[in-house]
Amino acid sequence: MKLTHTYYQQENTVAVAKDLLGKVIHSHIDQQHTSAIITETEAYVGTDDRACHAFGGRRTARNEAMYQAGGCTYVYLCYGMHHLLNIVTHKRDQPHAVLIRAIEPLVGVELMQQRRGNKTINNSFSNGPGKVSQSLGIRTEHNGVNLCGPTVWIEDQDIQVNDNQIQTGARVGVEYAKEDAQLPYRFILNSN
DNA sequence: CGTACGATCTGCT
DNA sequence: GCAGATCGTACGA
Repeated sequence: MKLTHTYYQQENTVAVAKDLLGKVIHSHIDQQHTSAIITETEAYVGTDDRACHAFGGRRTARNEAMYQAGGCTYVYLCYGMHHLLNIVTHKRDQPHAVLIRAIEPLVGVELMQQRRGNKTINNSFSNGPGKVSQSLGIRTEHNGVNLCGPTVWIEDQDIQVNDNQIQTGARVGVEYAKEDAQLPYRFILNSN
């Protein structure tokens, strides 16, 4: 079943980031459907988190989606060439989000390969946030999309995840965030 | 208006 | 292991 606004509006974004492991993300973009298991996430927890784009209450055209009520996307361009996909959580005006860092393709594998430049499927096919968006066809035009709508959504497909399959660690690429860079807000689902 | 840089990926060494 | 790609955004002048 599709995850609901109630799910996304939970206030514990770190818990949601962990819980999203094993859920299935779907995209229906360019008249094509793809889906994939979420295997790595990171939590960004609002105005007190130095690694978060909304740190200190910063609110601009770019990060506006983070301030919406949980249940929409936050997509932005990074390093001038990569689209990064976030799931907005928590309530309106609480700018929290979960970055999807890795997925494992399920449906529409050929299309995902085409989008990724016909790379072969292996452990590094979609193990990075830029690759995730590219596989799913996510671009900046999908910023702010409602996750309860027909374009991008997440389903619980009863994939079982045990705690002992989950690795926790520090977030990647946020050295500038000082002490917040050490927080254990990154979750990885060990693949078999 | 100018400038510095980023929640990254790839290919070459 | 490392440099280059590449450009929108944030922020200061």
